[in-house]
Order: sequence, then C-alpha cells, then structure tokens
Amino acid sequence: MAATLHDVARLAGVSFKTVSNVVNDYPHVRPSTRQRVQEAIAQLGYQPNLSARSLRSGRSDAISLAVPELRLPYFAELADEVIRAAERRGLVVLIEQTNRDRKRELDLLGSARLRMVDGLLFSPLGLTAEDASMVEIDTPLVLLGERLFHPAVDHVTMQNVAAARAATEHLLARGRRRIAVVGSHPGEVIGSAGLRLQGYRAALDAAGIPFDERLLGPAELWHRREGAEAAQALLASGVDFDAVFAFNDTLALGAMHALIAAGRRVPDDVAVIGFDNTDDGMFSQPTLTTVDPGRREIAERAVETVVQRIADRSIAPQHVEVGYSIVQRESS
Amino acid sequence: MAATLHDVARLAGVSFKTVSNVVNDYPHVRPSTRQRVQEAIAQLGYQPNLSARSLRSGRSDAISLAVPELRLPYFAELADEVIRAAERRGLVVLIEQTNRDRKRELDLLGSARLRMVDGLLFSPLGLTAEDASMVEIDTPLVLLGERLFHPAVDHVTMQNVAAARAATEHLLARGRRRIAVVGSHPGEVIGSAGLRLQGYRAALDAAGIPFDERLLGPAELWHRREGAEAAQALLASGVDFDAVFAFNDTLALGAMHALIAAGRRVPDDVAVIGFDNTDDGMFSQPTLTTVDPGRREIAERAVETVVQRIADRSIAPQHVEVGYSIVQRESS
DNA sequence: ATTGCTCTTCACAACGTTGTAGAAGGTGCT
DNA sequence: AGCACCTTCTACAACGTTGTGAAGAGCAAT
Repeated sequence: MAATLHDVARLAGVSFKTVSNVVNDYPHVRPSTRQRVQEAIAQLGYQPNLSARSLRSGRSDAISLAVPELRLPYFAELADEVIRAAERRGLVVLIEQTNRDRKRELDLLGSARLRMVDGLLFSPLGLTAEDASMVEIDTPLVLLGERLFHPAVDHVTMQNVAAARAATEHLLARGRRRIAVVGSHPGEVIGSAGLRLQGYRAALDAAGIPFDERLLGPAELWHRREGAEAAQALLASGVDFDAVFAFNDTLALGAMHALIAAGRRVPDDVAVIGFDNTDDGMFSQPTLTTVDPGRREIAERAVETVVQRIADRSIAPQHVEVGYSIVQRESS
Repeated sequence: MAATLHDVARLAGVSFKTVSNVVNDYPHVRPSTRQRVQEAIAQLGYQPNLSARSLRSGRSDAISLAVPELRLPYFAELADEVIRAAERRGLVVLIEQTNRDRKRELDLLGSARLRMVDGLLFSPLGLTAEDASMVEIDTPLVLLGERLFHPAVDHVTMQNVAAARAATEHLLARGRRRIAVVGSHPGEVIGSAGLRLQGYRAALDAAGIPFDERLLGPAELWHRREGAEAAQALLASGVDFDAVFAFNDTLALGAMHALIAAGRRVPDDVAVIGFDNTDDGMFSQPTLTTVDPGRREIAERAVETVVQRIADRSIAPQHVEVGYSIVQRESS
C-alpha cells in the first residue's frame, strides 16, 4: 500500500539509495536529480517507514514519560510541558501510568517497551530505597522528583526541602503559629512527603516554634478526597490550628473544602497554602496560595537531560535542581 | 549490547528461528528444547527488538491519542482512561497535543509519525467542515467528539444535544428561568459549543421560555480564565440571570469564581451547572453540579473501536454514542 | 525394510531503511 | 596525456524479526 524508497526510485529512475540520500539531505545530489526525486516523493506521497528507520539506525525519536496518574493535575500539566519540550526537539512522547504501584514501576523498568523508545523520564512513587539499583538500565533514564537517590542516574528535581520551608515561613510571616500539615507520610524520609515535612520542621525550628505531632494530617494518596478527610480528622481531633500547609494543591483544595464546610473561614480562621501551582488553584474559592516548584523548568530540563544522555552515554550523571517561588493568593 | 535471537540461539544450541518460535509460543516445540531456550533467554535477559518486530509484522502495538491540551482536566482524565483501556489490550499510547490549532491538526493527519502507530484516536477542535475529507487516511482512525461528521470514519461521541438539554432542564426544574450560557461560540453549528447551545435552546423551547441572545457569554477557549471573564461580562452587561449553564466544568469554575467575587451567592442567587464531570468540581466551593457525558465509556469504546478497525479495515464505519447523566451537587 | 504420517527444527527470504565502499563521470593541475 | 581529485550515484550488506516451506527425526502401519 504505502510507497517505499524503491517505489520512488523506480518512478524517478534512480537507485533507491539516491532517494534515501535526498530524504536525508545528503549534500552530494545533483539539483536536477534532487528535484526529480522530490517530485516522485510528492506524487507517491512517500513517507519513510519509521520502524525500518528505527531498526536500522537504533533511534526512534520517541521517549517515554512514566507518571503515577495523569488525572492528577500536577502530572497532567507536567506531561503537557514535557510533550511541548520534546516536540521542540523532534521527539514524541509515549505516556505510561504506574498508579504509584511498586510492582508496575519495576515492570516498567524491565519492559521490552523501553527498547522501543530512546529514553525514559520516570517519576517514581512506589519504589523503595532497596529498589534503587533497579534503575541501572540500558535505556537512557532521567528520574523526576526526589524519591530515589542513585548517584549514577540523571535526576531533575524540585527543591522540596527549601520550598517547603519557604511555604511554612510564608505562613509564619503572616502571624500563624499553629500550622497543620496535610499529606504527611508517617515514617517516610526520602519521598516528597518526607522532604517537605523536613522543610516544614526546619522553618518551625528556625522560628523557635515547637513541633507538635498532633498537627500532622497523614494522607497516603494526594487526591482531593484525602485532603478533605485529613482536614476533617484534624478538626475532629480537637487540636488547635490557624493554618494548613498541604503537601500539594489537590490536597489543599480538598482540605479547604472541608474547612469551609465545617464553618472555618479561609484565610481568616485558617490560612491555607498548597504546593505545585497547578491551574486549579487559580480560580478556587478562595484562590489558593501555593508554591511554584518550577514544573515547567523541570519538564524542559528533563527533556534536555535525556537528549544529552541519548547523544552521549558516557557523560557524568547530572543532578539538576530547579528554582521555586511562592505564589500568594487569597487563601493566606 | 542487547541480546538478540541469535545470541540466545547460540547459547541454547538451536537455530534462531526456534528461539523465535519459543518467544511466540509456537506449539510444536519439544518441552525440553523450550525449557533450554527459556533458560538462555533468562540468562541473557533477552527482550525482543520491537522495531524489528514492527517492521516485519507491520504492527507496533501502539496507538496515538491526539487531544487539544492535556492540561485541561477533561482531556487529562480522558487520556488517563484511554491509557488504561489500551493497556488492557496490550497497547501503549503516544500522546500528541494539537492546541486546537487547525494547521497542527492537519499536519498530524499527514505525519509520518502515524505510520509508527497502529491507530489514532483523534479529538479535533480546529478542523472545519471543509477539512472533513482530510480524515480519510490510511491509518485506522477513530474520531472523538462531534466536531466533524464524516460518514466513512469511525466516531465515538457523547450526546451533546441531549445532555445539554438535560442540563438546561435540570435548571428549569429548579425554578430558574433566566439561564445564562458561558462558553458559546457564535456562529458555530457542528462543534461542541454549537451542539450544546442547540440542546439549551431545545429545552427553553419545550418550556415555552423565549431565547434571549443577551444571555450568551461567548468564550473561545474553555479555560477557567475565560469562564471568569465571560461571567464578568454578563454581570457588567446588566442582563438579569438566575442560573448559568457553562459548557464545561473549567469554565463553570471560572464563572463561579467571578460570580462569588461579585457578591452573588451560588446557588441562592445564581445556580451553576457545568459539563464534563471532571474531578475538580467534586470539591470546589460550592461543589459543582455537572453533566457526566460518559467520558470513561468514550475512552473504552474508542479503544475498542480502533482495535476492531486495526483488525479488519473492511468493516462498516461505526458511530457510537455513549450515555450521559446529571450529577447534582451544591451549585444548583 | 519400506512407506507415510506427525512432530520438531531449520534455512532462507523478506520487511524498508541507512552505512560503507566503491564505481562512473567530470574537472583541474602538472 | 596522465594523474589526482572532486561530485554524483550505485551495489551490497547489514539491523532483528517473522512467515514459508522444506528437511530431519521418530513412530506406526504395511
């Protein structure tokens, strides 16, 4: 059905390799020949077979992006920006969802699918420290987020600790002293929750405010529902608080909903700050103060890094940290 | 670097074709041979080269999903569900963003990338009626949404007219008589905006309420910001209204924000209904009444349809319409 | 022992492309 | 004229897989 180099060659009266040379902009082709070939290409609607090209060249010009769940706004917006950044470099993006499941994440790393793409951007959530060695794979890999530390693998991360500290300091600066947390993961150290908690405690310490464990609202998943439930649990516990630091915006919106439903005014009674600067905090009621963790830059740098790694596997592993900022809105 | 059939064959002491037969579960392989080959496969960590397989077999087991913007919750959730549905059938999903740009959509249809995937799920927004013939492409294609009608191409759509009518009737049933629209596209007929407006007018007609053009709040893009701006414009125009039917949830949330900021109570002064049933309306303040247009079923049926089309190109074009329902929450 | 059958394995030829090496033709220099 | 050197084009051999057809092995029936 579809035309091949041979079909074009036959029509143009040249060898199929000459057609290949035209397609690949090989310089030593006589202008008249080039034109004849191009006309034949146009006439037949020839398009290169990318499987064959990929087999022969070892390049597919496709990368994978593996995220926990695309329906979480943070990952949807990350994927959006990764796709844009990849497109600027002529790459297409294949998206895998791991549902923050350790087994699925491990399967992914060993999957034959990986051989179809030139590289992988991987945002692991379920993997534990003991799985760290599993990320030593043949396919160029860039890890996103800070869940895993493996010195030999490229990372592009946000500054979780510093940004969380800044978020907490923002609330402190506005006079809040009893700052509850929504989204903590008890016992976790290296994950986003662990690091953000670390930043929170650092800010409290610096301000001379004692850490009160009763202010922690654990939430395994970072969805709206879990944010609402954590806030309800804090209210029900009777602990006194005048602010909430939610570990992402989705949790924050859920928490805010629960607070308002319980009759608390935001920000008058309880100030709320989120984390991620996703679009849905821009028009919430009230609008959500949040931390912009540099998602756009993460996407850009991640694609840039994987492209470099694809081009040269021998360069030293890169660990990129992007900037963050506080976005103040009505909720604080 | 990576092991091939030949490497495995050498280690197992068989021909490379026998290894291929083992990999593909060809039945006539002696159990002892099969085991020896499987051990060699495990030892070398052999994984088939998918480019080679794709070149030889003509199948890549990958499909493309083309959407306007992944950061819009509707499309993020659609993509999430398409990926899940595809995975159940052993397919991976490559995502393209068209930014509702006609030229990009046309480019996509002619792209060589398409030859790398077995099929395409395409949600066009920018194409016009005169581009309809462009969707006659070699790659199996399923159109999502109702923007284009081309009898020869598979479609999976929501019931825009009926669902919009039901949304309007929901507001009418709650005693609202001055129902504003947010998100209309002046002059459009076959797009989502045109069809939803048609449903709105049908409901008004049936209720004997005259259509008032001043109640239309146009919004080209269906983002939160445009929803807020459209609502502000309606308020500024001085036209009286006691309800808003926003053509998607994102617009609705933006509009609700603007209404509340202007001192209107939702739903007491103005009832609001959205469209799409995306996650962000579940915990908004107030929570958002909306239309569930059957997104999950659209994803499932779309993947099912493209799989059928890939298997047999000669079957009659399918036009699938999925069910809808009203999801009532606090905003109405 | 030979024939005919089934089970098992294999050699070979694609799929459509790019890289290598070299041939054919032309041009400029000595 | 002879040589070297460009430019232009081509033939051939991969890349790693699957489909086809046929060969070899084993066994029952003749």
